[in-house]
Amino acid sequence: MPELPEVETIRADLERRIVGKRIGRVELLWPGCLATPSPEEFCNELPGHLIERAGRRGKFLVLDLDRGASGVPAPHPPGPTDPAVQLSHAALTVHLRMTGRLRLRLPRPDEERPKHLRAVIALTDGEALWFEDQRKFGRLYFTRTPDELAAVLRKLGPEPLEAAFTRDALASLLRGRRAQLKPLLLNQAFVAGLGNIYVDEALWRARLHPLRRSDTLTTKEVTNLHEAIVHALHQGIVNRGTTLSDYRDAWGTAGMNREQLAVFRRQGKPCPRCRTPIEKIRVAQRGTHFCPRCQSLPHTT
DNA sequence: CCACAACCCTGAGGGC
DNA sequence: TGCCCTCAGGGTTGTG
Repeated sequence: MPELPEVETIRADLERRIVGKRIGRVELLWPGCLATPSPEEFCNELPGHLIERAGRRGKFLVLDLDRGASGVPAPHPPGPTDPAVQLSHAALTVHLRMTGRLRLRLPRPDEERPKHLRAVIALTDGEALWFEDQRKFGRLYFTRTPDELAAVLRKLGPEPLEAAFTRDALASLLRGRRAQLKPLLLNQAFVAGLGNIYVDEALWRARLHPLRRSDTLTTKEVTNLHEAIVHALHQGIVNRGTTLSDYRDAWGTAGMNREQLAVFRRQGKPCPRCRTPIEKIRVAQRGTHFCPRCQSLPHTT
C-alpha cells in the first residue's frame, strides 16, 4: 500500500530520469484505470507533451507537463515572464491506491507483458512508464489546466513534511476535532499522505492509543505526535518505502522499511520498547496495531 | 463533524 | 483438486 514515503521514493527516482523527456505512444490496456478524461482524449492528447517536473501531493504523484499540443495557440499568449506560463501547464497524475506500481523500463521487443499491466506511457527516447495494478484501485488523471488539477487534489490537507507543518500547525488542526486519532490521521483532508502503516507507526512512537480522542491530547502529546509523524515518514523515505508484498519502486525493487516497523503487522511480537506483545484490533475497518502497555488508553477515553 | 458500512477489486490462505 | 469463505485496504459515497 503505497503511502507518502513510497510515492516520494518513486517521485525522486523518476525526477532524475524522466524530466526533459517527451511522451510518445500511449496505451490503455485497462481503460478503467483512467479517472479523467476519456480514453480517446488521453491517448490522443498526451503524446507530444514534455515532462517538466516530477512532483507529489500526499499520495498523488504529479508529473508536470508543458502545454504540448504542437501548433495549438494559447488562449491568450502571455509574455515571457507572465506567471500564466506556469499556470497553463498540463499534468499527468497517478494514485497507486493499494497495489499500483509505476515502473520505468526499457522494453524489449519480444518480451511478455505482465498480467496486471494497465497502461503504458512510452517516452520518445525508447523508455516507457508502466502502470501495473493487480487490484484495479489505482487511477490516472490527465489534466490540461491548473484548475482541473486543483479539482483532483482539492480535498487534501497539509503536507506533513513541509516547513509549514509545525507542531503549532498540528495543534491548530487538532483544535475542535474530537474523532479517534487513527481514523483522523487516515483522513487525507486532515493531513495528506499518511496511510495505515505510517499512522500505526507514528502513534506507537508518540505512545498514543489509536482510539484516543483527538481533543484530549495535552500540549506535550501534540508535540510528540508531530515529531512521530515526521519521523515515521522520514524513516520510510530513507529506507525507500515499506514492502509488505506489492510495493516496488520505479526500478521494480522492494523497499527496506519493513524491518524497521515497530508495530505494523507485528501482532504477538514484542514491542521494541517494552517487550509487551503487540496487539491487533480493528479501527475504522482497518487493521490497527499497537502496544497495549506503551500506548495505554486513559480511563477518560 | 463523526461513526459506520457498502463498494470498488484480486489473490492468498484456511477449512473441508 | 477444488470450492467457498475471509481477509487485505485507500478512497468515495451514502445514511443516521
